[in-house]
Amino acid sequence: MLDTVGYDPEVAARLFKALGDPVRVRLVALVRRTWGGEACFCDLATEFDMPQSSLSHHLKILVNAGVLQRERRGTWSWYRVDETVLDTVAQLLTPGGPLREAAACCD
Amino acid sequence: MLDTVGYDPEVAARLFKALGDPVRVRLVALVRRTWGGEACFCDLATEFDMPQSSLSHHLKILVNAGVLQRERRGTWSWYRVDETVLDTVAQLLTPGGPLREAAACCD
DNA sequence: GGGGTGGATCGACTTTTGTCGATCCAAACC
DNA sequence: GGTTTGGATCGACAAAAGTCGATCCACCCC
Repeated sequence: MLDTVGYDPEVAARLFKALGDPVRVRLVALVRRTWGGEACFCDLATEFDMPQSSLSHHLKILVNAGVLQRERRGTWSWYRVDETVLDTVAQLLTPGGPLREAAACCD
Repeated sequence: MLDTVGYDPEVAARLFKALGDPVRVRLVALVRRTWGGEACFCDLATEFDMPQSSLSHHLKILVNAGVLQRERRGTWSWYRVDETVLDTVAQLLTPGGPLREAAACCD
């Protein structure tokens, strides 16, 4: 159940900020659409024309924000989307959610 | 109808970035919950412990991103939320939306 | 016209991001 | 053990954002 009171502007802003870069938006979309819902770094790297360190940096930001989860399996790093966190963000913006709440009083 | 193809990571990132600040998250929530769905600068200013110029700066960012609309009525500036833009952001994150699309193939 | 007031804009500064080469680490193989 | 390979981390720099006082502008009232 959505708790319309329990939202922290700081937390919400952190999530939005993590998504506030074109590269990271593409990363989330790519990971989400990969078979099994997870993608390894090596596959993602082929989609971006930027050095490996930059990509790793963006992934770290998404992981720190909780949007992505990283798992090392053997030599490779695999990423998957944390659906619950995206749900949280979506709910913030859903009509009736914290950011879309109806006026306290109305005409 | 949602066009799952017609989303531009640049545009999406711009919207997320605009919301990627605690002050701006609070601003959107405040404006949205005000009587009639609009609030004047003077009222918003009382809610934030920061100089007027800083607040005006944040509002400008939200207006430029299309999240808020500004209207001058007489001496005061009034702000209201552009619901369609928030809907756009929400749809990006809705399961099935561009960022939540199902895998191209699955098990 | 002149003075007040609400608020946008400017300018200088500080802090935070993004970019990218270089380095480091861990697992896999020889 | 040494070498290779996938990626994370570091460090330095450039670009962008946030902060805030000062200024400017538009509207209202006298």
